[in-house]
Amino acid sequence: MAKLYSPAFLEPKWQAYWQKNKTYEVDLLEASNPYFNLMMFPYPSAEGLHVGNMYAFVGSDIWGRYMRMKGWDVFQPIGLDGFGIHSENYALKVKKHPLEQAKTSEKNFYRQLSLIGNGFSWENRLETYDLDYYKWTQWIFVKLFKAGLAYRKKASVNWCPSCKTVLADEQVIKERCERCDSKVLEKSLEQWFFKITKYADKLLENLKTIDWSSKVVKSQVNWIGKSRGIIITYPVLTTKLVGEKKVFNKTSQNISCFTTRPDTNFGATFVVMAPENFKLDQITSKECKKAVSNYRAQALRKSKEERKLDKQDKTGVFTGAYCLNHLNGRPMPIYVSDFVLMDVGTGAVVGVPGHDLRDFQFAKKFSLPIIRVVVGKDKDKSKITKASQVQEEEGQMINSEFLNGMDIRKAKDKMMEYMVKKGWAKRKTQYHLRDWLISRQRYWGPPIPMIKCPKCSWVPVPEKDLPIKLPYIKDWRPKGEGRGPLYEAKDWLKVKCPSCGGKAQRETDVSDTFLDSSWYFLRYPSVNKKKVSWDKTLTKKWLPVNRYIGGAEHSVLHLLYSRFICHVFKDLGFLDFSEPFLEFRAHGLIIKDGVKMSKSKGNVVNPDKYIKEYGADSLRCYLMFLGPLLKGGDFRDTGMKGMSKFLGKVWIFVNQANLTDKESELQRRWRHQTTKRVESGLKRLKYNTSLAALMEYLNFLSKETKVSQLAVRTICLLIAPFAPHMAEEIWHNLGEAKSIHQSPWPKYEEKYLKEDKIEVVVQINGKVRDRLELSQEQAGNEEKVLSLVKEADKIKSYLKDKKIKKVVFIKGKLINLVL
RNA sequence: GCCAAGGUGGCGGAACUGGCAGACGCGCAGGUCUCAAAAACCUGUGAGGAUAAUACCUCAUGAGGGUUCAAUUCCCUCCCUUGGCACCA
Repeated sequence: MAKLYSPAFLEPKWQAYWQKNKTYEVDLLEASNPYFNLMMFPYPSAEGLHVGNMYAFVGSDIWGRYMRMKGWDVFQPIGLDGFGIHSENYALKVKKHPLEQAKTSEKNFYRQLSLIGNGFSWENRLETYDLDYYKWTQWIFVKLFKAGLAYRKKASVNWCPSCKTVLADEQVIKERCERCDSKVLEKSLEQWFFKITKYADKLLENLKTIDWSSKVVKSQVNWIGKSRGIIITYPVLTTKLVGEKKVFNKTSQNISCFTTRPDTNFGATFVVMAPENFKLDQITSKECKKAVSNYRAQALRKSKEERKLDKQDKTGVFTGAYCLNHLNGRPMPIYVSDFVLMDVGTGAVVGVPGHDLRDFQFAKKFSLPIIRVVVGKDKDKSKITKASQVQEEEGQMINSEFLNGMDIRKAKDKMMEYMVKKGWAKRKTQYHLRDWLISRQRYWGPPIPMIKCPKCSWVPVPEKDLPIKLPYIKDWRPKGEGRGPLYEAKDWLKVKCPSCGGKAQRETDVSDTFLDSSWYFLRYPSVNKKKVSWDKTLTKKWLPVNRYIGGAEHSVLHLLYSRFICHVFKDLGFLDFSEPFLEFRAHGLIIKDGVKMSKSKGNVVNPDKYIKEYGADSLRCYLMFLGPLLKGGDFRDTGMKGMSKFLGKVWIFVNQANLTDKESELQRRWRHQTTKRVESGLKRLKYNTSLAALMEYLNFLSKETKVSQLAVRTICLLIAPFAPHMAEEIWHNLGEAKSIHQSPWPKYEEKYLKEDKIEVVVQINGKVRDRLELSQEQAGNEEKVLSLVKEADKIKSYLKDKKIKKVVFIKGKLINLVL
């Protein structure tokens, strides 16, 4: 008698079996058919994994299991991104030292990761806080420094007052800290940066060569933000009143403005400088000095955010100076205004109020002239007096001499060429991307391996002295003076300068967490190699990653940084590829009651409870049945039962089936069709459709009195990626000795997919009016079908008194009569 | 404002290349079993009309238009939802 389906009993049993038999371990050196299936390793920053994490891991695992059964040597490692702010903040919250908390979290996360039944290559797991790992994170820093790609600079940076550290631009989400959601402040500090901007163009261009979810590609394109334009240099003019008349005189001063729209330059009527622009001192006239310095002081006191608040209402003051528009000899007044940002372009813009909304608002406020130089679709040639008339997008040039009549795109090229030739401007490509701010004034991360020597300035720690072990300090909490807590480790701090041997001091900041995760996939195959960051042979064999599945929230964080690191190491000769992930798929989010799961909302679903009640297999299948993997879904308790019922049915069916050696044609067709459908769902990451096909197959088989051996075996194999424990159990119950997960995926053949009777749809004017059951042969013959249709009772009445104007015939599918 | 993804029954979703819209599941209703309930199983289930009838007809994939013999699918305009970016010159 068959046993009851009891996941609580059989899931731990098979997990232990897999572990013992190394079912999911690959021989990294010998594997002949390598496939690196990567999923984003979690950061152990909370009580444990939630259902959303599990969704992502299972989604990737199913793909890995399928590929393994297809004959690939699948390498599917896992690890913990345990260094960094997120884990440290959690340690702060639970009031434990991060070193201790890491051990607790590690245990719990690995426990949960085992529970979900993923086929991980556990022997290659890694933790970013492991000394053997961060030794190489530090090594990467040193390499970048030596290559001139790591440098210090004083800049206005993002400061999180709650995390008490600086953040990279990418870690500021809507002006808030990516970790703790606090409002980010601006601070002027000297910090370590990575020169990612040097790679801006390559990072952009290469996006065309990789197969990634389009939304991720798009957000990287936007983030890199390439724009082509020119920097126009305008000579500064001084004025003198001679009687009633203003007389302009050229000075040796210049003002440079970056613009992407030089075509509109005949319409330029003023120039505006950012309050931070140091050139203001040089050009401001005596009479205006006071007003300008007052305005600057006031503007600089405002935060970035406050400046943005006045979007509509532009403020500013006149500097008393003018500059010359070469094109028409027009003197343009120079203003200072806080809508111009110092870190965009040149910190000064040329105002074309007719064709830029911001310029228009400014011109209105200060009653500056507005010239129309573009006529848009609406053919409006009148004077521009309203914001709605400001044409920014498209149109033809007017009032622009040699550009008149041209399309703006053509005019842009022409003008660029002209101005460059005249020596008034230089071509310039601009990027939105900024250098990656890498220092963090925190404890829980790899100490930046740099030494400050009073004589030699900054010297990298010699590679032979790596790693710099993170010292244990009692009071590890962030202090907030713009200096990391490692400053308290006085003994550790003191060091000899590697260059001159004199007294020197270690850097007290640690590196950004995203540096830890920007190369972990390179380490996975080489985890057990102590002497190198990544082993040449293994790397050649396993990288780049074949398929990466993860969250889209890392579009411009982890996914950009990882690309950058690989680009750099390709150039340094340590890698022979620059793109780490050939394929990337962004999975959807699991939401709850229509909103994102988050602790603050209290709607986080813990998988443990469901695993306990229904088993990991049921939860896996339920999550996947919710919808396509790339779409995500809304977690509801109600569906769980249905899935557990289905697995129970499979269990009973396989264990109690009335087996036969022979297979009917009908059963054979179902078997082949189901295999095809399940496989198609897998390939398209629409596991929901694979499961639906399996349900239909089971419904069909359940009604058969005798079932072929092949059918039973097939259903086990097909369900194996989704419900790995149960599949393993029923597989062994069938007398198999080898793990089902190392057994070959069933094949289907096109010739067995065809039905002998085909239903041909009969349409009249495109509407279905009848269906005919025909043989293969008949259904492929237009004349035969037409004659049968004409005789069909249902159709006859439609044909009465009418002529057939046209017949559309699709072989074996459909006939449409147009009357 | 810009960019991206999406909008299909009561709900999650299916329809792969333009060819039967609603597979599969949840929920709901009725039934079988039971003293009863739960579980399990069976049947039905887009809306409306019509019928003795499970025959049949009409309408339906966010809205409107177009291309086509035929549109959830392709094109145009608009609306809404979600996510990303944003005074980027």
